[in-house]
Amino acid sequence: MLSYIFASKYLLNMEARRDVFQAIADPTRRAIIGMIVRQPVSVNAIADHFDVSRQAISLHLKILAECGLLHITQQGRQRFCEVKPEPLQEVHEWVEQYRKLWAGRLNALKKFVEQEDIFPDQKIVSHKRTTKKVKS
Amino acid sequence: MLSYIFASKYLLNMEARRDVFQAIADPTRRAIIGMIVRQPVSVNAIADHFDVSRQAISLHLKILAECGLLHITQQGRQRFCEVKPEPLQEVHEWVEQYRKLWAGRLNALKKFVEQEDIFPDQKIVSHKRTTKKVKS
DNA sequence: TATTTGCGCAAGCAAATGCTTTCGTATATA
DNA sequence: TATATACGAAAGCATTTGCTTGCGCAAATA
Repeated sequence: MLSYIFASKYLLNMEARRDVFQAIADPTRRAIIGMIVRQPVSVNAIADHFDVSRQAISLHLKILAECGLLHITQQGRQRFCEVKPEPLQEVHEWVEQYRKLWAGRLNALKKFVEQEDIFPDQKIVSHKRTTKKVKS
Repeated sequence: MLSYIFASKYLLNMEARRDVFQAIADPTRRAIIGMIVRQPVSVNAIADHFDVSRQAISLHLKILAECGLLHITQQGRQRFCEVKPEPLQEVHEWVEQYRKLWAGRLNALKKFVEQEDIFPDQKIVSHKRTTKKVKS
């Protein structure tokens, strides 16, 4: 049922012509999302918060819109941008795969630290022979 | 306590010279992580799974290692790559900010759909009046 | 010891990215 | 109606990205 809604939403008003991972890779775009998450904000208002030109921001907005993270509503001569966080679901799911992995490791570490008060060697156990710690 | 451990781990063996968001932006790199998550895999073994050259994969591995997502252990003439998912914590936290947002919206939508059996208009209601708020 | 294997490094290149400046156009305001 | 404002489109440019090929070197193997 939920997946049905998701699929429909994707087909409905999200074009997802662009990878959401790639969209959020840029720190400026992440900052934009953080900035407008509370309420829709006009393009100029967004651009005022950044050092780059309005056109540069406009392009970032276009990219965000293209992957469905942003919805733009025209109102007179202004365009208001609103966050649509649903595409982040994909990122969430991908990260979540590895979450238990690092959570488990952290717990083990935590226990160790609390017991021994030093940091354990993070050695790989499956091939403990020549652990020649690669360095650049 | 936990944050202390995290900070220490970062300082300990993660150089984080590269943005993790940027590292996982590339689909090949995400595939690499998915591939080696179970056990350490040698560089050639990884490269065999992809269409691109070994050198291209090698570069991807370097990028992943540079942001701490990968740990490389030399063993004779082989290098085994192991996933270190901890840097994904940052991604998780960033996405999680918006999770309730979309979860709430989804629930509302779900309710609406089950009730009315059509899709609601996703119009913005909060700025029907030139909301020129954010100052420069 | 001679050869093969695993792999990094460097150069070269095409495409993508991120930015700027200039322009055009539609909407608001005087 | 004349001007100012909000904004996208397009062009130009530097940098980054992702890939390839060619090379060298150390470890394994014959």
